[in-house]
Amino acid sequence: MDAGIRERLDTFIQKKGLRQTAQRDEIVDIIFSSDEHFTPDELFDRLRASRSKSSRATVYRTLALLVEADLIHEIELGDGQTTYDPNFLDHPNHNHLVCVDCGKVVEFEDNHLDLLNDCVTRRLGYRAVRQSLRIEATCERLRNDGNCPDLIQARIKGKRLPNLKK
Amino acid sequence: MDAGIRERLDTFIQKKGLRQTAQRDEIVDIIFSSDEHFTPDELFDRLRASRSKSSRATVYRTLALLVEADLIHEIELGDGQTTYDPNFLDHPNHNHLVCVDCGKVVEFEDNHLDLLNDCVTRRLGYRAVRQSLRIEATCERLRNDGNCPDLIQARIKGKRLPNLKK
DNA sequence: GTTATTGCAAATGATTTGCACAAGG
DNA sequence: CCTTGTGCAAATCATTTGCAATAAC
Repeated sequence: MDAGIRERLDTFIQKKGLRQTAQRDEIVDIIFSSDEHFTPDELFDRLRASRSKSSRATVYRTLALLVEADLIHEIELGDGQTTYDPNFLDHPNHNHLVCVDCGKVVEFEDNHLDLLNDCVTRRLGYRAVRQSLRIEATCERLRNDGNCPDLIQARIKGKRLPNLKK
Repeated sequence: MDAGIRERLDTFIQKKGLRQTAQRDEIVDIIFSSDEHFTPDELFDRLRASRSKSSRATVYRTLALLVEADLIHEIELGDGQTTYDPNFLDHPNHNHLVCVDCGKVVEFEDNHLDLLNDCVTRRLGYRAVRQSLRIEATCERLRNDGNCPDLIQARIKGKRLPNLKK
């Protein structure tokens, strides 16, 4: 985990007159021990799996806090629940491609894209604050080879596939 | 309302062995009598305001049907509920800019953007099925003039402003 | 000590669903 | 008729919240 994260959080907490707690520390530890997206529920499970016993309510409250501190972002993957993305610190302008075959989420960046978005926005008389591009796509490998390693992995892991609403 | 809509729906309904009902007709009429986005609840209210008395359950079921028939799209505007967009028939590739000041939603299209998205997607080994770009932006007019007609309108109409979660 | 934080359980809000009845083809 | 569609009310699911107990600072 990037050392700067703890620091940013501490600064934010101090500025707001809030308090450092064991629960918040544990939650931040778990979140940034990986670069995976997660739902509140998945995070809650990960916490139980380790020694932490924060309640669901605390998980939700802490997530709101981390969003406000800009340490994580909410993203919409198209299923019913909010997904959180811890990778915006390292890649502030990344976008998401969701494979409709297996649900795999690919993060990508493109400067041309950012530039073009900004042009379009200005032309409309606005100034962009944030953008989120989600591309739903099919896997070429699956089309060509009739199979795709990610699909197999997804089935094994029992991942929630897109557009299936659980 | 575009005459083609009814036709498309009829074709879809026939192909699926479903039935034409008064409720479905009324719902489609109301939706396509305007190009405005709507939530299920707003649609329900519009229906009550006219002579139709479809139940909420029927509204939800019909919306799912219309999405499946590709007559409307679900879009995410950042508040807690699903918003539906009836304008994809006329503008299949349009995107949304949401003003963070007043909540106004501007639809726009850009061929360069579509082309670039497609390039990026192919480079990643996928084929795009659909994309949704949402840009959150501030109004230049508000910044420069200290005011913006849309903001005033939004306040009068009591629109749900973005990120306020109701 | 004072004030923020937590956990619990109850509340909320959007959406879905089971079922008996109504209605399309 | 036979099957799909509807309305109702209850169920579900994610998320939020009131409150009393707990823990920062």
